[in-house]
Amino acid sequence: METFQSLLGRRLSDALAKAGLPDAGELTLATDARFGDYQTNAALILGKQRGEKPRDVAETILAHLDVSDLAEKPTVAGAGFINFTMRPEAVAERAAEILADDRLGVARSTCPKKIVIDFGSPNVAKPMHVGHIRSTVLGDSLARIATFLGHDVVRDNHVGDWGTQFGMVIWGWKNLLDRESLARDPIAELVRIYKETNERSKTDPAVREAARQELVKLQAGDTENVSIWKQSVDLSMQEFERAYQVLDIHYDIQRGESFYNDRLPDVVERLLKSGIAEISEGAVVVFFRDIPELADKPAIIRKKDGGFNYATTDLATVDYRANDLKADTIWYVVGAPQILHFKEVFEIARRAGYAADFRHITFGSILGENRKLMKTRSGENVPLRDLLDEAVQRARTIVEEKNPDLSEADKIDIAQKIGIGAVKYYDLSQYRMTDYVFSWDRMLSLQGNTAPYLQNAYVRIRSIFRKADVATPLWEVGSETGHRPVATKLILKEPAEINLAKRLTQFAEIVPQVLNDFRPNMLANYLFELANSFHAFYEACPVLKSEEPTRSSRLALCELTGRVLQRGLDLLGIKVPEKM
RNA sequence: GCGCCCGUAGCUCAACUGGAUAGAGCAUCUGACUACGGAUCAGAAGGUUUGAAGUUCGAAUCUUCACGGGCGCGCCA
Repeated sequence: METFQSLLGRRLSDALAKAGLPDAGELTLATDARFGDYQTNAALILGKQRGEKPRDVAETILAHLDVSDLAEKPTVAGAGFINFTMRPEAVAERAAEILADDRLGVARSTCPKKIVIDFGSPNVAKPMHVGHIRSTVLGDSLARIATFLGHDVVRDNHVGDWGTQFGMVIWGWKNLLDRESLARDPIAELVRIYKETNERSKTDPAVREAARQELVKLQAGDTENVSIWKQSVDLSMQEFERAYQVLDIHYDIQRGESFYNDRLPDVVERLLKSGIAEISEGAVVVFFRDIPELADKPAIIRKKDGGFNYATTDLATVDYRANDLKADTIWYVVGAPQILHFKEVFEIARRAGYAADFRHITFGSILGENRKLMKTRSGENVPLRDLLDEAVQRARTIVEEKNPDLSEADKIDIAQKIGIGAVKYYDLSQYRMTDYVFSWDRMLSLQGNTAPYLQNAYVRIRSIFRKADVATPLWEVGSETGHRPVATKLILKEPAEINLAKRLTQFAEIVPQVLNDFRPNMLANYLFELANSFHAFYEACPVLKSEEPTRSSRLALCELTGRVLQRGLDLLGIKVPEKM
């Protein structure tokens, strides 16, 4: 099974060879429906290379090109584009193939890789907040897509569970802790004592020094301090777990910074020995004298007091992922402010001989309505927990209003799927580099490119099947999706159904593209267009009321649309309800 | 001062490696309800892609310079 894009691409290559021309240009989805379904700019490129008129080259290519089994006669248009419009019969055949395929036509990667994805990375004793949404949701989606494409993915939560903040946490624990509050809401109490200690240390040098001493004792393995540290880590992790459960996020491993603690001295020793690092002003430092933009920005890997910092930890992490986990490639889904840091870490790793492919996948910020970084009224980060609660709450209100007769259990389930889906989709449907303005009204809107709109398309489909005559010979009741086709032959006549079927065949072309530049928003845009095509089909083409064999054919289209929507949303980490 | 990212319709956002007349949604205006869920669909209007110059068959996309916004620049992560 092969996508149209791939099939046509090969036919084009054959034609170029027959015409005695080199392979050139590319064959892509048409930029506009009025140009057909696919287009190639091969003639433009070749025309330029050979100093001939592109349109003449296009005619030469057409003379050697045979796609009559797939498409209408290709046409030359514009400056020399060759346009292809798929024949409805070919589309019907391809759609039927996809319907019979669990992977919906999506091919596995021809070169599967071991990929470690570092995303989320909350800090212990600090609450997860809006700032964690993008990394978590984006990383999770990329992991889902890479897994689906056949890569061997390790999802790693690089928890910030070690570092100078623990001096404060421990001092606060010993001097400020309220046991009752800790039992009631552990993370809130941890945050309280951390913040208060931090405040005090700013004004009171004695507190500052005491906290530093607690840190030294922790690092020296002091029993009491290690115990307090461990308790705070456990309590925080439990809190994170709750958020991950709500968000449906799963990690394969959670190697916090503390995991690498023992390995730090070695990292520095090796880099010193190999001459990559040197001593400067009492610290161990790596210079990048040959890279202009980094020439005056050395990386410190051991402070002059002998302590290590996060560059050291990240280098130990590189070693673990490359050597222990055998990663071919490592994706860091971490905010843009750390670009410089990772550039340096990757460069040091490269010099040290690590061959893995390192990628820093950055993203923009989430802004409030005032176009500044999203904060609460008092200027704090918005806690993730509050935000997710509100999402579900708001979804519940909408469900209550639109469909009050649903059972309580259904309402809870639906509000969860819509609310969380809306937050995730709003994030993923936008290009990751741009900052975006957070808006409840927009993300929960039933219209436009939103999760509820897509979920509604799915619900409409499910509704059709609830009403469909299950005894129809072409269908049987399946366990998972309710109804599965046992035999199908699609008949595509109406423009709306041809258009929908074409859209369905494109799923397999879009999904792999997402990983080119880590852009799940391309998949989101596709799903939106698919839902749109489905709604148009739904308006124009009666399904249950139509005569056989059209009825079965349209049911098959519905089934396939439902499955693509469900799978596509699943790749974004979003669930679909049966009703809403 | 140096570096990175961003600037697209009134608003919120698309446009994969440079492709054809820059697309959606909201808001505005017109239509379609005996509805397989109207939580929808069909249509209109809305643009000097911040500005200027350059590269070429062709630029929102690449280069340079401005302007505007955000974020980084040895011992916090």
